[in-house]
Order: sequence, then structure tokens, then C-alpha cells
Amino acid sequence: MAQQEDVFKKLVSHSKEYGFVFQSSEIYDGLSAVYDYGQNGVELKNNIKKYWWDSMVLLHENVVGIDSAIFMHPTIWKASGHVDAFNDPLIDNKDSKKRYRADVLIEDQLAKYDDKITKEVEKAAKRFGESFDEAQFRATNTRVLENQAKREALHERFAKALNDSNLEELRQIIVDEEIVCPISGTKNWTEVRQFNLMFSTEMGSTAEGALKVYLRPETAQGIFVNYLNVQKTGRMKIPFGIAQIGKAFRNEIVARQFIFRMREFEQMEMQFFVRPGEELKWFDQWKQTRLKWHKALGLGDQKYRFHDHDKLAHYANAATDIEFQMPFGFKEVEGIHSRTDFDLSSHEQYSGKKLQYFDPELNKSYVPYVIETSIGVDRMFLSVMAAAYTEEKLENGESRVVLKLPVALAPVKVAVMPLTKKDGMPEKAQEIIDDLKFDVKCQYDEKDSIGKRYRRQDAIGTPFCVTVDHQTLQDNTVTIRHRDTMEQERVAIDQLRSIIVDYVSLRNLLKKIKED
RNA sequence: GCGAAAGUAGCUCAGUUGGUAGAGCACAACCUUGCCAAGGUUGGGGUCGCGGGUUCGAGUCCCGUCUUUCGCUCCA
Repeated sequence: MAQQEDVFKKLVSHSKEYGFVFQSSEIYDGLSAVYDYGQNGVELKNNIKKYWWDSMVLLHENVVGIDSAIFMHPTIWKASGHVDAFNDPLIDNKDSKKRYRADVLIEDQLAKYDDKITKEVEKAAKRFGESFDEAQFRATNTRVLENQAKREALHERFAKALNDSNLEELRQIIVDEEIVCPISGTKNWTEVRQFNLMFSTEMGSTAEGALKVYLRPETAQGIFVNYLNVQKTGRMKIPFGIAQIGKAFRNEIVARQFIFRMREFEQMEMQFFVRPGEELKWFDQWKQTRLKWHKALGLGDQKYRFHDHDKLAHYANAATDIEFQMPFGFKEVEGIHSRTDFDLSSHEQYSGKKLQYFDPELNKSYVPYVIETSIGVDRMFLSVMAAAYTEEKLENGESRVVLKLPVALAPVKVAVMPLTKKDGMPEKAQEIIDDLKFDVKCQYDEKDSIGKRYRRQDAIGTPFCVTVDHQTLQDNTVTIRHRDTMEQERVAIDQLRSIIVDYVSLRNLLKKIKED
């Protein structure tokens, strides 16, 4: 484990050193849990996105894409449940260092009163030989009455505090009720603080007219609110899907582990609309389809596993994660959820618009059920980098660091270099680039020894190095050096394009998904 | 957010009981070599994360703050 964390550290500094990931605003000391992608990182990231996008909208005739805005009508987040669920009043116990939701602590206290009352009523029932209900109805026991009164008072006070969002009052309730921390048993509490996981800002320049809007905490809702637009204008027939790639924002209390959990991140989500009752069948199918997409990258089949959820979110009736073996353990990269008709129904309610589909085969209308596949681009990026990062011992005793990236994802596909800076070799190399650069990202390098240049390309995962040497000037052949094997072959310049472009094409990955 | 540790050149780090910042690699130019990195010469680059305090004097001691890592916590 210690060794793996070490690998993670190296990966982080390698990412910076070779222009993959930089800390945001670094010259101003950085901004917590926000990162920028550098010149190589952006290429890799774009390639990952293209791989996903093409696998969705090219390979599935019934999946189309959209690109919805980050700002959306605030009521959308009420309908989705985010306004309620992403707003937690939290309180810490200073002794046990444990954090609790203040409202949950108070609810537990209410439950305690209920228990007391029940016990007293049971006792009374036993003593007088009555049924529980009879005893409760009489409720003459003073202790029962006392506890009922207390419970009622607490309940009222609690409801009012919640309603007013009065955090001081919530804390005062905890103090007055002498609620103790279950771990430390003490009453040493911090202030109650509101943690809103959604970023908000104001739209409209005048204070009175301003509308409080949120930066979306997920891209899914942009798909749901456009469901009808796409279905109607695209003449989509159920089952069909809508795919989207875009930024989402969450004001995480703790955001850490490099780009694994960031406050601004990118999602690739696809919502697949199906007939009610058929959702679990599609859920299983998308589980397999998505796993295949991951495995096609060849990062190692044993590095993936499903993690089925026992506790389901309020909208789901089935959920699983695809986890990847990161240097710090198996971690969620993608979530697949059966979201039922929760979102569309909720938007029907809040918007007052019908979001139904008329199914000609069933001859009836219904709100479709939804299967969601949701993958974090940044997590995907991290998993690819982690799997690709390799330190090799060579036969001559030296070592090299090589990113064994899936070739279709590599930021630079080919480096073209003259063996020496003389005899027209640089010009020849440039000619080759001028031909290849319409198809693939090329890099030219003439500095330092050839071996050093090869290592530089290894470090950013370039699959091919083409070298122009003295023989090139005679017969128009060059050497191609392969990243993983370090082996070289000599080929004619006019063959380069077909060799390289075919080999690094996304097409090869996409074909793999379709194979059985 | 709490606790712990850390922050010195692009990277990895050294810097003694407080006395005005160093190395290797990297980078730039030139020379040399030419198929698996670290030849030669020269050069650029750091208000030691930031702010304050103690002191004649702070990279070093104290306080605050920012950032990172780990643990707790949280995770739609």
C-alpha cells in the first residue's frame, strides 16, 4: 500500500512535469481542489471524451447528443431534490471530532422521547391488563404526559428552526436537550454550519431583480428538461438515449486526492429512456456495455469491478458503480443508475408540463423510465494515467518512465526527429510532419541525443518515433520506433501515413466494443 | 471542517546553535557526438508559499493564513 501511494505521488508530479495537470491559479498559491489541464492533458482528455462520445452517438443509432447550458432555472434543482438534499446543517463534536447532521441529531432525540413514551405506555398496559391502544388512549400516567408534552414542544421548536433556517436555534436545541455525542459522550459542540453543496450566483444585475441561480451539480437535469424537445424534434422512439458531456460543480466539504474529487469537474452522462417495467433489463444491458467500453482500453480487465449499491438514492431502484483500481484503492469511475421515472415525473409536477411518451405499440402514454450512465471524465483521466504509468528496468541496467497509454488516447501520436541537425535531415523531418499533421498530432524534436529524445516521448506516451537518418537521404526510408517494445523497423516514407494513422485510430477501440 | 505532516529554482532535495541562499537534473545558446537520457563551455532562473511578530539580524523561532498529502468525516 505504501508503495502504491508512492506511485500515486510520482504520478502527480509526472502529470505536472510533463504538462498534463497543473494546480489552478498556482502562482497565487493555488485554489483548493481545482486543477487545470496542460498541453498534453487536454489532448488526452479530449481523446477520452471523443472515445466516449463516438461510442455513444456513433455506435448507437438511438442515442443522440445535446449540450445544455450550465445555468438552469432554479426550480429544476427543487424538482431534482438537490436543493433539499444538498443543504445540510452540520455540527461537530470537538472531543470525538465526529461530524453530525444537526437535524438528524434532533430527530434522534425525538425518537428517544417516542421510545420513552412507548415504554411507559407498555408498562401501564401491563399493570392494568389493557391493550397498548387502550393504555395509550388513557395516557393518565404523568410520565407519559410529561414526555408527550416535551416531545411536542421540541417538535414544534425544531420545525420552526428548520423552517426559518435558524442555525443558532438548532444548536440551542441540541444544547437545551443535552444531546451528547454517541462516540465521546460529551456535549462539546461547535456551531452549526450550513453546507450547501451547490454553488450559487445571481443572474440579473440589479439586486431586486436578481435571480438566484446555481451552477449545475450534475449534467443529467439538462437532459431531462430537454427530453421532450429531443424526442419530438428527433422523432425518437423509445427506447432511446440522450448523451451529454459537460462541466458540473459541487462545493465538496472535502475535495481531495488530486483530480479524483474536484469542485469543478466534467461528466459524460447518457440518459436512456425505456418503457416502465423494462428498466432492469436495460440496466443490466448498460452495465455490460459500459464495462466493455472500459475493458476495450486494455488497461487490465482485473482492474475493474462492479460495486452494487445497497442503499439507494431517493430516485433509484437499482444502482451500481464501475470501480477501477487506482493507486489508492478501488474507486468509483462510473455510476449506472436505474432512475425510474423520478426525474421526469418530478419535472412534470414542478413545471406543469406533460413529459410523456405515446407508445404506439402499447397504444398508451406513460412517463418513461430512465437508465443513467454517468462517468467522470477526470476520474477516467486519472485511471488511464495510473494504469499507463510504468517504470521499467532496461537490459542495460538503466530505467525509463513510460506512459503506456492506449494509443488512440495518446496526446501526441508521432514524434519526428532528425538523427542529426545536419545534411538536410531537419528539413526532411519537417516535410514528413507537414504531411502527417493533417491526421494526427505530431511533434518535432532535434535537441539532445536521440536516446534522450526517445525517453522524452516515452514520458508522454507517444506511440511512435520516426527518425530521419543518413539512409533516409539516400532511399526515402525512415525508422519507426515503437514505444512499448522500443523496437525499430525501417519503412518507406510514403507508407508512414497509413501505418500510423490506421494504428492510432479510435476506430480500433470502437470496433473492440462491438466484438463479442 | 477537525487532527497530523509538509511547502526552499521547472523537478528532486540540502541548508549546522538564527548571520544576506546551494547541488543534481531540467531550461537557453554555442561546440562535440549521433539509434535508446544525463560530454564541454557559457548563461538565465529563487523577495525560501503569503502576511505579521520576536531579534541588531529570520529559510531557520512564534502567530495567522493559503496550498498539498494522510487519517476522520462526507460522497446522487
